[in-house]
Amino acid sequence: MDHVIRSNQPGHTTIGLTAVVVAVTEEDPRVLVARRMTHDLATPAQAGTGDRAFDSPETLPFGPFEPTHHRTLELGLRQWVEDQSGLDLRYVEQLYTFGSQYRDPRELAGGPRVVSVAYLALTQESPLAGSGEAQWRPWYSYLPWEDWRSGRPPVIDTVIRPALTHWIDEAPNLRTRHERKERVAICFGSEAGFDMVRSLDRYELLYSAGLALEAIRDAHIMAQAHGLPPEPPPPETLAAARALGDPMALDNRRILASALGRLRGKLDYRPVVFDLLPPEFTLFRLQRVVEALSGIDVHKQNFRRTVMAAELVEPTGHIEASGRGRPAETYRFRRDVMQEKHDVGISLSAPRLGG
Amino acid sequence: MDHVIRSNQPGHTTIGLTAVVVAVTEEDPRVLVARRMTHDLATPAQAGTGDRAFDSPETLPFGPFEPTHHRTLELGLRQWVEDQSGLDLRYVEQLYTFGSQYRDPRELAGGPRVVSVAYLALTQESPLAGSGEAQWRPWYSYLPWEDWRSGRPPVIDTVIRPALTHWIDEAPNLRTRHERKERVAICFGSEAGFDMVRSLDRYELLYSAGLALEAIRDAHIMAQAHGLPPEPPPPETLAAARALGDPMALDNRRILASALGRLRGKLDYRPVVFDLLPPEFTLFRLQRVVEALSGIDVHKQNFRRTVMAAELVEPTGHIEASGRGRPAETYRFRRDVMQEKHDVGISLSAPRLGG
DNA sequence: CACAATATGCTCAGATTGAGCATAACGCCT
DNA sequence: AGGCGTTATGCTCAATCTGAGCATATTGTG
Repeated sequence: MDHVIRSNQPGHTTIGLTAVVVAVTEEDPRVLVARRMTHDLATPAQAGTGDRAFDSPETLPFGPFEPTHHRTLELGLRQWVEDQSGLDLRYVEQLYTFGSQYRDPRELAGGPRVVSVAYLALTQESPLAGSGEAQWRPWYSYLPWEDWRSGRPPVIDTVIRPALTHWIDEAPNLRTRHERKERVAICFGSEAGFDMVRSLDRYELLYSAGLALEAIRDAHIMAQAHGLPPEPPPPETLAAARALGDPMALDNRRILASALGRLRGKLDYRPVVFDLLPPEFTLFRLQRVVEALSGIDVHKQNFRRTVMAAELVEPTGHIEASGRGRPAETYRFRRDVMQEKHDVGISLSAPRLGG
Repeated sequence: MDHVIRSNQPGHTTIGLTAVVVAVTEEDPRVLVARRMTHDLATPAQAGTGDRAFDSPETLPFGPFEPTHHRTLELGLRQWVEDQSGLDLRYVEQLYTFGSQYRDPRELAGGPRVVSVAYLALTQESPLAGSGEAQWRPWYSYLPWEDWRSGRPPVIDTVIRPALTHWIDEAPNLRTRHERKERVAICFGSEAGFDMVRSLDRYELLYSAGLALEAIRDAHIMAQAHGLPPEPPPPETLAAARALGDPMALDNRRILASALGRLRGKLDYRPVVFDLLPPEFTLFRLQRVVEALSGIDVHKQNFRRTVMAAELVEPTGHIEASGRGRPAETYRFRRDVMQEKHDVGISLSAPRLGG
C-alpha cells in the first residue's frame, strides 16, 4: 500500500482517507481509534515529556486513497474500514477535506503535503476484528465540554472560562482583544446561547488559545523546525490544556469535533439515529441515543410526541421487560417515511437544565 | 503551474480546486464560468454532434492545488480566484470533494485521477478582469427546474415527470422499479413536499435517468473507451435532456447543484445573503436576493417581520427613491449580531403559489 | 385628483413548542 | 396482599411561532 505515499519531493501531495466511525452503547457515544498511527504517520516521539500528546496519541483510522482500487472516495473508505475492522458501516457521509500545511509534521522534513478527506460513518458497536490495534473510546473523553447531559459541564467554568479570560487579557492590542472577546462570546457565551452544533468552532477556539495539547505540541514542533528554542507554555495554560480532554494525533481532534457538529446538525432533519440502533428498540432507548449525540437531555413526553407525530417509527407489538418499572413497547424504524415526508428528524433546542 | 499535473502513470492522483462563485444582480443569481477548460481539462471534442455537451461546455473555474504556494486549501482557492478574476470573495466555504473514477475522462487514457475540492464563494457581481474567458451566467439556466419563483416550473410537468415515468416503466425488474419510484417521489414528488435544499438529489436523479446531457456524454465516452459501438439514447430522452438546461463540462453541473443546495440550507441559519449585497439595501432588495437563492417567493410582510425580529439589520436613515411607488428606507447589516445571537438566518418553508 | 404601485404596520387564527400533571404497569419489599 | 419506587404512556395548557390577509402610507402617472 505504501506505493501511494512514496513521493518525498517538496511540492508533492498525497491523498488519504480519515474515518470518524461512531457507535453508541447504551448511553455512551464512542469513536473508533487506533493506538498507533496507521502508516507510521505519528508525530516524532518526544521522549521525556510524559504527555500523551507527545508520546502515544490516539489516531482516527486512516488509510491511503488508492485510485486503482477505489472507484470513488466513499467506496474506498468503506472498503478498507470494513476490511480492517469487520464492522458494517450503515451510513457514510463525507465531512470535510483537510489540507493545511504541516498537518503532517513530516512535511517539515520534505515530506509530501498530506490532504485527507474525512468521513463520518455510523455503525452499531460490536467486537472488533483484526489486529487489536483499534478500539472504541468514549468520544466525550476527547471533547468533555461538549457533554451537557448532566447540565453545564463544570470544566467550562472551572477551567475554560478563566483560561479564556486570561487569553483575552493578554491580547497584544485592542483589535485582537475585541476579536477574541467576540469569539469567546460566540463559543462559550451565555448558557442559553450554547449552540450544540458549533463544536468545531469551540475546539478551534481552544486550539487558538493554546488550550488544546495539540496546539502546544504544534508550537513545539514548529519552533524546533525553525531551529528556535522551544518556548514552554505558561504552567496554567498547560494545566488547563491537560484538563481539557485527551489529545489526538495530528489534527484528528479537530476532525472529531467537526464530525460531532455535523452529526448533531443532521439529527434535526435526517433520521440518522436509526443507523446506530438495533432494528427494534424502545422509545426511551432511542431517546438515550439522541441525547448521547446531541449532548443534551430532552423532555421525555415531548420527545415521544415528536417522534410519534413524525411517524418515524411503528410499534412491533413486542414488549421489552428491562428490569424494574413498567415494560416498554418496542418500535422499528419505518424506512418508507423518507418517501412520504421530507423534514424527518428530531429537532432539539438549546440545552436545558435538569432532566 | 503544470508541474502539479505531470504524472501520467495510472494510479496517480492530482488535486485541484473548483470554485462555485456566486453573485446576485437585481433578482438573478449568477455563477462564474469559463468558456474554455482551464488547463485543457475538457472532454475530447467530438465533432458533428452539434451538442454543447460535446462541443464547448462551460466549466467552473478550476485550478491546481499547489502545496508549495498554498498554506491551506481555502487560501489556495481564494488566491487564484481573486488573482485571475479580480473579484473580492466575501465568503468562502468548502463544499465537497469529488474523486470518482473517470470524472476526468482522460483517466481512461492513463491520465491521473483528478480529485477536486469544490468551494462555494460569495461575492458582489462586478465587471470581470482578466483574459475575458470568464463570465457571469444565470445559474438557473443550468438547473431550470430549481426556480419556483413564478410557481412550479412548467418543465417539471411537461418534460421531467413524463420522462421519469417512462424511466420507471422501463426498469429491468420490480426491485429497481420500486427504487426508482421512491427516488422520483422524494425528488419530484408532490407540490408540498418539494424540498428546495435537495437540489443535488434532483440533479443526480436526472443524471441517473439519462436526462442530463452529461449522462449521455459519459455513456458515449465509456462505450468508446471499451471499444463498444456507442449506443445512442432514445430520441425522446435526448430531447428531454436538451430541454433540461445547459450542460457543463465534467461533473461541474453536479458541483453546481450541490452548491445550490448548500447555499439554500445555509440561508436558514447563517446570514450569508449579506455577502451578496451592497452595504446598504432596502428590505425588498434583501427579499429579492433571498428569493433568488432559495428559488421561492416569500410573503413580503412576514419576511419583514422575521428580519426585523431577528435584529439582523438596522436602518441607515437614508431613503431610496427607486422610481414609482413609495420610496423605501435602506438598512445595513449588523455584523455584531453574530456575537449575541446564534440562530441568525432567514427561515423558509416549502414553496407556495403566487406571490 | 383619481389611481396604480410600492412600502409599512397590524391582526388573527391555526400550528407548534415547552413544561407539567395524571395514570398505567411492572418489580420489590414487608 | 398491599405499599412503594420506577419506568412508560397519555393528556392538558399556556406561550410562542407562523401563514395569511387587511389596512394605511407615500410616492409617481395619466
